[in-house]
Amino acid sequence: MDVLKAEELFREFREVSITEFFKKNKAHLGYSGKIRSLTTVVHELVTNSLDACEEARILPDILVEIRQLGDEHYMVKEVDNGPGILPKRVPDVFGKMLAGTKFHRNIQLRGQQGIGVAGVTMFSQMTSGKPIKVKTSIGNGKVHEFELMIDISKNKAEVLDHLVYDENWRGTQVECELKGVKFSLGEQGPYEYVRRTAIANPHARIVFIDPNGKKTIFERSSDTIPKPPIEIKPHPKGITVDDLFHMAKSSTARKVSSFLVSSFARMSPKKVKEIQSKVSFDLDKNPRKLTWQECEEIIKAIQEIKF
DNA sequence: TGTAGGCTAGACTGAATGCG
DNA sequence: CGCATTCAGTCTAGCCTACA
Repeated sequence: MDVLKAEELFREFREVSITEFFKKNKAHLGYSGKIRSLTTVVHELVTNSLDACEEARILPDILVEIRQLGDEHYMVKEVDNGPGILPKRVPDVFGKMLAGTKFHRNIQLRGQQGIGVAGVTMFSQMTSGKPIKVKTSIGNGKVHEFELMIDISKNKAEVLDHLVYDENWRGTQVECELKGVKFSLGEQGPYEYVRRTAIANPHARIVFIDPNGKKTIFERSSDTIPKPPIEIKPHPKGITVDDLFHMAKSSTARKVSSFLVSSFARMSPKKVKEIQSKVSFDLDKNPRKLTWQECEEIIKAIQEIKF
C-alpha cells in the first residue's frame, strides 16, 4: 500500500477523531446546552486560576467579564493575579487536549477531570472560529501575549500571534469568543457558578461583570490561604506490577531500597528488609534497572507482608 | 565545592491493653 | 464498656556522604 496515502488517511483519521472526540464527549466535558456551555468556559478558566494561585500561595484576585457581542454571541474575559504561565508552556496549556500535566502527581487538585482549559480553546474555535487570546507574565517585567488555536490534525497549538513587551504586571488573562451560547442569571448560569465558587473559596476575591455591565464584587472573607493538599504516597498494597515498574523507571533514587521507602506510604527500612528476604536479587541495585520479573517479585513480597 | 540522595535520631501517631 | 496511658513503629528534619 502506498505509504503517502496511508499517512494521509491516518492524519484524516486523527483530525476527525480529535474533533469527534470533543463532539461526542461534549456532554461529559460540560459543553451541553447554551447556558451550561458558557458556565463551563467560565468554570475552566476560574478553576485554572484558583489552582495556579493555590500552588503559588497567592491570594486569588479574579475578574470575570462577559460581554454580549450579538445574538447568542459572547466574549468571555478572565483575569487573575496568579503566578503566570511560562511562555513556552502556553501552547500546551491552551492548545493541547488531554495534555495530562498532572499524571505522576499523587495530589488532589481541582479540575483535573475533563480536558481543562484547552477545551475552552476548542469550544471557542468551533463555535466562533476565533482564536483564544492569552496574556500572561510571571512578574519579571516581560508580558507575553498569544493568539492561538488548536491544530486539530496535530492536537497542537497553532500560535497565530505572539507579542512580547515590558510591563510590570503578574498574572494571566484569557479572552475568548463564543457563539451558540446564552447568558443566564439562573441556576445553571455563570453568575451562580461564580457566586458559589466565591463561597467555596473564601480566600478568593472575585469580580464578576455580566453582559448588562452589572458589576458584582465577591470580597474575600478570609485572608488565609488554605493549606496546600499534601501529597499522599500510594500504599504498597494498592500497587500493580505495572505501576511499580513505571515508578521505578522514573525514580531518581540510586537504590531500590530507598526508592521503595521514599515512594510509598508505610514503607520503612525494616519493611524493605522483609522484602529483601523474600526476593532473589539485591535491593541495593539501581531502581531504573529493575526488570519486570523483579517487580513481580517485589509485589509478591509486599502482598505477603503485613502493613 | 555544590548538590542530591542516604542515614539517623527524635517527634508523632495510632493501636492495644489495662483500669476505673 | 469506655477512656487513658503506654509502646511500637512510622515519619520528618537535619546532617552526612558521595559524586559530578
